[in-house]
Amino acid sequence: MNAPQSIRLAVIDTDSGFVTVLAKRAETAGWQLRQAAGAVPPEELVAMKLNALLIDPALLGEEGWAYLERVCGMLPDLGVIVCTGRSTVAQRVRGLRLGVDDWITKPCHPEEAMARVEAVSRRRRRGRHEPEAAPLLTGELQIRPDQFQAFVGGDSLDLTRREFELLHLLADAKGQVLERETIYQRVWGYAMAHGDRSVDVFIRKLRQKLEKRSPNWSYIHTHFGVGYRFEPESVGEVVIEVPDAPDPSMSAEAESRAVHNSFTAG
Amino acid sequence: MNAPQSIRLAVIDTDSGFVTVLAKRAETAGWQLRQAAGAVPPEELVAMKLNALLIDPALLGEEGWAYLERVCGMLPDLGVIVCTGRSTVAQRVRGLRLGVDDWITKPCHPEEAMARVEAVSRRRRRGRHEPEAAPLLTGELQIRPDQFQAFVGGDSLDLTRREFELLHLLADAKGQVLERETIYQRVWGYAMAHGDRSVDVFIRKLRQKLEKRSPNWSYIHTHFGVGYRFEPESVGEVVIEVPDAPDPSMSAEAESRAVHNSFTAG
DNA sequence: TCGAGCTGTGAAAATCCTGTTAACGCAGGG
DNA sequence: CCCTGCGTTAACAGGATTTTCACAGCTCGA
Repeated sequence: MNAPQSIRLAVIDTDSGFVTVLAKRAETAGWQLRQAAGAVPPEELVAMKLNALLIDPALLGEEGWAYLERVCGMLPDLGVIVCTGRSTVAQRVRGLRLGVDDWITKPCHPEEAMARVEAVSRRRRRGRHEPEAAPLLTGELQIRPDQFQAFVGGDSLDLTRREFELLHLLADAKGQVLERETIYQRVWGYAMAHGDRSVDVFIRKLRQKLEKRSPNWSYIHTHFGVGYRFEPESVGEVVIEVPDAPDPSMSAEAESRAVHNSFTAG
Repeated sequence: MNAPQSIRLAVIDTDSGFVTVLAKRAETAGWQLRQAAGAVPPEELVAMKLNALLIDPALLGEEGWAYLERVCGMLPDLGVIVCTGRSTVAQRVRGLRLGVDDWITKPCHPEEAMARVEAVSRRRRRGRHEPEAAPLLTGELQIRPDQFQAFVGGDSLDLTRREFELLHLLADAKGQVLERETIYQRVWGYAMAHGDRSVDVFIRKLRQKLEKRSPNWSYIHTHFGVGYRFEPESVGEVVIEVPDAPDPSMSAEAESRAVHNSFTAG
């Protein structure tokens, strides 16, 4: 039923017998498997673009809990399955509450471990958008997921990949205010570190490129203290009457900035 | 960390001992619980708007597998946890592959069952779009969590984030008096320092903005020595008869202020 | 009726947030 | 090895928002 698409799994364990058998079966099933014998920095896990992580925290000693917490906190979309020896109910509950998705007790049949990894991955994938390649038209924009690019009247905006994904995300949620954390989580794939300004910087780059190809339109609106909202708005008509003497109290920059801060007009 | 929002769970089991204990704990945790002792038509499960289903398929006999398959197929967004007696690896794998999210073996500690239900719900909720985008209508107000903003007839109240959250909190507890400490704790996220007047100040700002867009309505009522209560009340009709000589003892300001202090009328 | 204790207000002071720039580090291509 | 494009960070300035204060108006029990 659910296409058992190739799963990208990382295994952190030193039980060579278990791991070897698992690796063999995983290969047969066409999974992408990565192995490690100790704590892997969350950043590296991010780079692996995993579906799930199977881990025996016992080999991390006291660090185990902290590591699990860190991983689950930074990668909320990663399925985490703990597979370890004897444990108490309290330990299992603690792990599950901490963010772990499933907790299996060794000795454990590899087939069951794989089935649980599948279940967790499936659950995670559920509700996720299919790779929709349908072009999205909004305002003067044409957003084409199949090309990772946006156009205005045939001209490309020359967006980089991140810029495109950010624009796509915002446009897909048209009209809804998205918080920075949400944006970061969905575009970057992991939790935003406190104080990270990447989203703001990319918003600016986007606005710049959008304005270059589509002046007279305002697309991304700031909601102070919250995040951003996508909504194409034509601003061409708002021509302020200044026949001879332009008001020197408002520079062109200030004016364009004022347009962005439309949250008050939300 | 993760707001342990109320979970809606259905339990299909005849093990009265287990179910009773679970029901007690679920109630303590503030969960919505539904119970059944036999197969419930998937349509009814849909109507219950559940987060998860905890089921012992043993009591369905041979029908068990078919039932699980039907439920998992029809409600791909429902978390399904099987909790049953002894089982073989093959059975568990079959269940998990079929769509079940977790499989626990009895006897099982209720706390662990709950933790697993939480884990499944959490994972399921993730990647899903904000379910709390439901606008709240009250009085002339329309409160939209998805926009972090409130409107009256299409016009934004221009609330800042804090103002919005305060209003949202109050409106959600419609009719109930909330103490300052409670309000502060829920909106600010930490305990209120002694002598802090922030809540009062924000209440004033809110009343100001509410009155600006929705005169003739009174929303926030003061309860002296306690806190505030939200309750939309139309006050347009309260036109005091003063044909010729308006009573000079009561200024317009004093009058509008008096409306706020309705605790005596509570 | 009076006074201590609360609450409403308005404004100044302190913080926080976002827009913008520019420097840095990395990785791929020439 | 140098160049170029891209993403990440740090730093600053201008505003917007939140806190803090001081005072005036209200309540309620003595």
